[in-house]
Amino acid sequence: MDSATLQQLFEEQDEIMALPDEEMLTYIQRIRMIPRPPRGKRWSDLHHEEGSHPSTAASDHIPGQTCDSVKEPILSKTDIDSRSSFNRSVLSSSASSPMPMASRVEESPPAGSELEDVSGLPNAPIVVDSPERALEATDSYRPDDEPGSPTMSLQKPISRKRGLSPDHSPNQKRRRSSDHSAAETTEAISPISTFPRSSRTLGKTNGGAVDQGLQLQSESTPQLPVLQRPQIKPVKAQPKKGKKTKSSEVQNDPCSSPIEEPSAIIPQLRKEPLNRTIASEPSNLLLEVKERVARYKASKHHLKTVPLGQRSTIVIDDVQLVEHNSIISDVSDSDMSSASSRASSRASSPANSKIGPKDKQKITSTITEKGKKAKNEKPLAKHKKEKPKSMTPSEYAQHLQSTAAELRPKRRGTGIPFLEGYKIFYTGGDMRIASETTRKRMELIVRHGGTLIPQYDPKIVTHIVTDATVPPTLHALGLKKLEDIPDHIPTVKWSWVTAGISRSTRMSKPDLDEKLQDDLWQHAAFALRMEAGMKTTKSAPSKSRSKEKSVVIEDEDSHISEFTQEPPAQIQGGFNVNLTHNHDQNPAEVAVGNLPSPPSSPELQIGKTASSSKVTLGHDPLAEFYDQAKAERIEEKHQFYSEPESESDIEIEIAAPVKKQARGWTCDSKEAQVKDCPNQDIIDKLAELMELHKAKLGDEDHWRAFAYSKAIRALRHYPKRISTYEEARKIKGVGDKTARKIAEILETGDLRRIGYEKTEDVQIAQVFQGIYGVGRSIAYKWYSSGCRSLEDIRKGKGSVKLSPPQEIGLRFYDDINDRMPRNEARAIFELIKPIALSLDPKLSVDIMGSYRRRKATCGDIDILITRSPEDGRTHAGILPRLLRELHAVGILTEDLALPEDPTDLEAIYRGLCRLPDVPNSKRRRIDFLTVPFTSRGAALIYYTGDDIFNRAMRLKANVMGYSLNQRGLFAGVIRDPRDRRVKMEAGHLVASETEEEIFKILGVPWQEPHERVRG
DNA sequence: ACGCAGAATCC
DNA sequence: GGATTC
DNA sequence: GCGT
Ligand SMILES: O=c1ccn([C@H]2C[C@H](O)[C@@H](COP(=O)(O)OP(=O)(O)OP(=O)(O)O)O2)c(=O)[nH]1
Ligand SMILES: [Mg+2]
Repeated sequence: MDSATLQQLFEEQDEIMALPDEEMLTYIQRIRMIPRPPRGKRWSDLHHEEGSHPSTAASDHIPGQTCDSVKEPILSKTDIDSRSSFNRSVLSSSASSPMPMASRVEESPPAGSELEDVSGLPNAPIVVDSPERALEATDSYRPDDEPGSPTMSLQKPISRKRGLSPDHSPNQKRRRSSDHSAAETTEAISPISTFPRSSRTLGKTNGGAVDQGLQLQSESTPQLPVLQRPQIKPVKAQPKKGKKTKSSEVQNDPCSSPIEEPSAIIPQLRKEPLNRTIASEPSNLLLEVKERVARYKASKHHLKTVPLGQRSTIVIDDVQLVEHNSIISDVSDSDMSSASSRASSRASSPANSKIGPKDKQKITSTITEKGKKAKNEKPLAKHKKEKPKSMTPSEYAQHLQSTAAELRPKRRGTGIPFLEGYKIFYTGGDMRIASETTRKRMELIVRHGGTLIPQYDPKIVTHIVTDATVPPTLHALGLKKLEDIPDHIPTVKWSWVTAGISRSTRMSKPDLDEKLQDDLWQHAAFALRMEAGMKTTKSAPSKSRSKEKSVVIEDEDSHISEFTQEPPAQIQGGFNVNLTHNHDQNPAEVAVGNLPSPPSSPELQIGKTASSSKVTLGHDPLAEFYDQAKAERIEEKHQFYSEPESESDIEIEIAAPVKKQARGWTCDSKEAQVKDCPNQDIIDKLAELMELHKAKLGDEDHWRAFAYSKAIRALRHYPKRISTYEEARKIKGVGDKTARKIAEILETGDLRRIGYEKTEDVQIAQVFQGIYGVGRSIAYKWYSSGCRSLEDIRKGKGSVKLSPPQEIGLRFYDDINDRMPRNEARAIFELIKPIALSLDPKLSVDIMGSYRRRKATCGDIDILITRSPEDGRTHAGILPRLLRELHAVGILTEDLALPEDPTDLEAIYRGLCRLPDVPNSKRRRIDFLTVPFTSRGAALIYYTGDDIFNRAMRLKANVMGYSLNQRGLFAGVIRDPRDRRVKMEAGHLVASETEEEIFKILGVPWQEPHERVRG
């Protein structure tokens, strides 16, 4: 490419820069000459959603136009023009944007060096801050110094080498027509490009009629009077079908919204960043970006600019950069120093649990402090009706049997499959829906080698295990009377199994079999069945034991007793309307205990101190209460710790000495960092157990882990060494079970339950779950497919299939499970921000997440983008453009998830990135979130976290009758009692523009980002 | 006996 | 609509 | 698993 060509490109570039976003896209597309088949699920989806939209006036666009343009590898000038005009007309025009671009810089950069940049990206396009620092950072904490990085030690295949070397090209399944070097890094394998999106769609509505679909889409595009467009997304009215409505932020300016014709652009947008074929001139964009950024910076900072491509050409005042274009006021954070470069030490990755055939290390320890952040429990959001819950015992038995493989690992640490050969029919008396107890027991049976028979059949079943009384048992068996049970089938109580389990760890199979036989009579379920099975095998131990049901205490025996202690079962699946707190249009009317009343219940102001420096908006009577409670708690820290439990605010004043830490909301009081916890050993054990539960499938385990996390959090702040069960029991979040465990740890220094839960399958599942995109379900699926190591998965053992994101997750397993020093996050962000601003100087670009909370290490980089619509323009469609540019300069390397509708003001992106100019820099996770300007406050809260804080705040909002999400605080939201996921009433917005107002309304004392740490 | 945050994207 | 992630 |  000669300089003349470059020159031309630059000129065009300048022109382009003044174009509306849509046109810019076309431009970019042309530049990249990417032939994109117009396919993609989105289309059809959009088609539907838009199509169903009422106000579809649409239309004066040229049918097929977009489609063509999409298909065309290269658009002709006319295409562009027509398209532009088309867009404009439909878009009610968008005053083009005269970016404050500096005058055109004509100097053509040294093509040569630039190209080099492209291939290897040796030079930093921009030198921000001191790259050295970033480098140091990256290097220092790199591979070795991580005690916990053993991650992959045993899984060679995926060792870090692979993820690191920029030139490895092992599993290049991902296309990438273009070749090596240049394309290599730049191109960023974008698995997504091959995503099923296309196929999905194809298979769908669109079938082959892509064009048609497209057209329809276009035609049906909502021509909403801009002014009525909701600024804030109503939040998918319905999770399922309901599609979200666009949140065009048009209010302020009808003319600027570039979104009028979403359908027309979406296809390209969608794929845009995912080019699969960067093909020709990968350097173009790179050059453009650099150039543009340079100009932007120059214009912004009046800095001199040297030819790009040379070493550090541009020096930026990063501080300024950060402080500008930020919607955050407190940008000063500075505590960078603490971000020692060797921070990333303990990644919390599940990988910490090596499953060495031999030494199974504990995965727990990692939870201690920092490492924990990244994966706090991830409660599957909605699980109301999880599979098991809605299954009948029979169905569950069947389910278990079909997945027996995963439950019955060949080599399990505990015991032997003593039930091998036993064909068991189990009933707990719950016939409609399998209770947790039933499910757990069934699982145990299978786990220990037993075969569960879903339907009673005397010809198959060898043993009947029941804990129910006669009637339900008979019902389950489908019999009329006990006598109908053949004599050769022993009918025993569950305790027979648990007895066997406890013995299985210390006896051989033969001995056990005998013992089990002996046990039969002892555990006979019913007097009448006492002799069953005796004769056949053993000479009846004599019926001497008269007939009284064997009073076997099934609970107390064995460490797994917990299971047996659960109440029998919950049946019914009816819909009991949850009357608890009525959702009223006015949250204020919800009377909830001593809640910080919602906006309109001033009467609650009673018992609180007059203090309160902060005047709460409407009232928020209890703000002070919380402040006080907080203070109180802090104080009592010195004195004694006390307990929770409710009490009205009034009491607080009265019952002064009693530090009933007013069962405050987790989000209300800052938690001091606890360095040396006197109960650390206990915490470690519980945390280990929690991790195990977290990795297992099934909701019970999930919520159990959730409960442990709360108990652990409480323990962490408990000031003194716990010495008794009673003492533990008093701590909030610590119930009977946990207290008993604590007692056990206290006495024996160990927790047997851990050994019991820590089976090979769980440990392996933990490793698998370290792969991005792999959760417990898939992990177990793979386990049952025979996979035991990451290598197995990579090889596709058991014909396991990886989704594109998972493939990336596997490839960069170590990198992704590592945390970067805050320094590095900053370095990357500072490379990104200028590029974003070069696209639109008015953007607000902020780094959120753990970085904003000033954490020393960051699991990923979270970037929030928004833009004030005051000048009539919005940031709609900016994300795809930014992504493309970041890909071009080698910052973004892989995509994991793309925005559903890139033209929306609200968009989400997930991918991997790296410092392009640092050799062998690690891949880092990066997320982008764009939001309508008006929801910035709520978005800030959300994206700043931490996750526990968010959940706590949302829970509080909920109890107060509100609903809080990333778009705002709403009142009047009503959810379907039968499935909380479904909203029956969208509710109305109460606040969303500033963090402060939301805190205030919810009565949550203001807390700086770094104070919002709960995890 | 029931909730435990709420939503986006992938498949 | 489930699974996964933020 | 815990709290209500
Ligand atoms: O389940 C979640 C996970 C995250 N978030 C919010 C809070 C969090 O701060 C932000 C960014 O998520 P991320 O996973 O990046 O967490 P982080 O707080 O930034 O920690 P890390 O350093 O691991 O990235 O999104 C939630 O609300 N719920
Ligand atoms: Mg983060």
